[in-house]
Amino acid sequence: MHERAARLYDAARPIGADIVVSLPRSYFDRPVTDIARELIGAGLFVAGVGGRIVEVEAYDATDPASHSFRGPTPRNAAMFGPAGHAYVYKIYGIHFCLNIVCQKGSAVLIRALEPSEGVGTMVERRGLMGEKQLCSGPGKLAQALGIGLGHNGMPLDAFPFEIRAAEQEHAIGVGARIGITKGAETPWRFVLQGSPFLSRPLR
DNA sequence: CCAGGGATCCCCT
DNA sequence: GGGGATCCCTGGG
Repeated sequence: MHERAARLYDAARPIGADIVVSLPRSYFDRPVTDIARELIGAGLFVAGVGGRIVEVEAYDATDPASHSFRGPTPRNAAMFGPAGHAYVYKIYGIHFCLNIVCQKGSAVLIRALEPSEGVGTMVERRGLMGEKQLCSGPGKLAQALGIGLGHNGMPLDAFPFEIRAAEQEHAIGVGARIGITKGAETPWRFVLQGSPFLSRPLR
């Protein structure tokens, strides 16, 4: 487990109690690329449905690819709100994407999960079998977890959300982000090295 | 590869 | 205030 996460857990857990707690929202009020790295291997659950995060991307207000680049608007307001909350937006008219707000104007886009809890529910929502395709992309993941615009701005350390810090050591792959034109060279995509649950291989 | 899908926001009247 | 390019995508060829 990352050192900072471990300290927060210890502070939140009564001595002797074996309770798993969600990372507190204050955890996310730090530089977005640090958090993006630390989120690889972290557990993400919505009403108990979810699994390990295996792919994320970082965005901040200095970044021409970011929704926050040109300042606050009604759509991106959550990115300028408190850290540790959700920024959910609709893309291409059909899909939703889930981001974790970090320092003001920055967020981590959650792009892929390794499903572990509530797989049956995910299969139902996605209308297909095959664990590798349930959450292998931001729109797929949002659909599998039941994420919609109603989740925009919600705190991530309270129901229905739960985020647990990664517990194991693992190799992290770094590369260019996917599907953008501006800022395309910025290496702010982070993946769990070798995971079969990525949206696309690293490049 | 490429069509579908609709909101958003730039930039010009 | 409005036209139109753009968009952090997906699924099916």
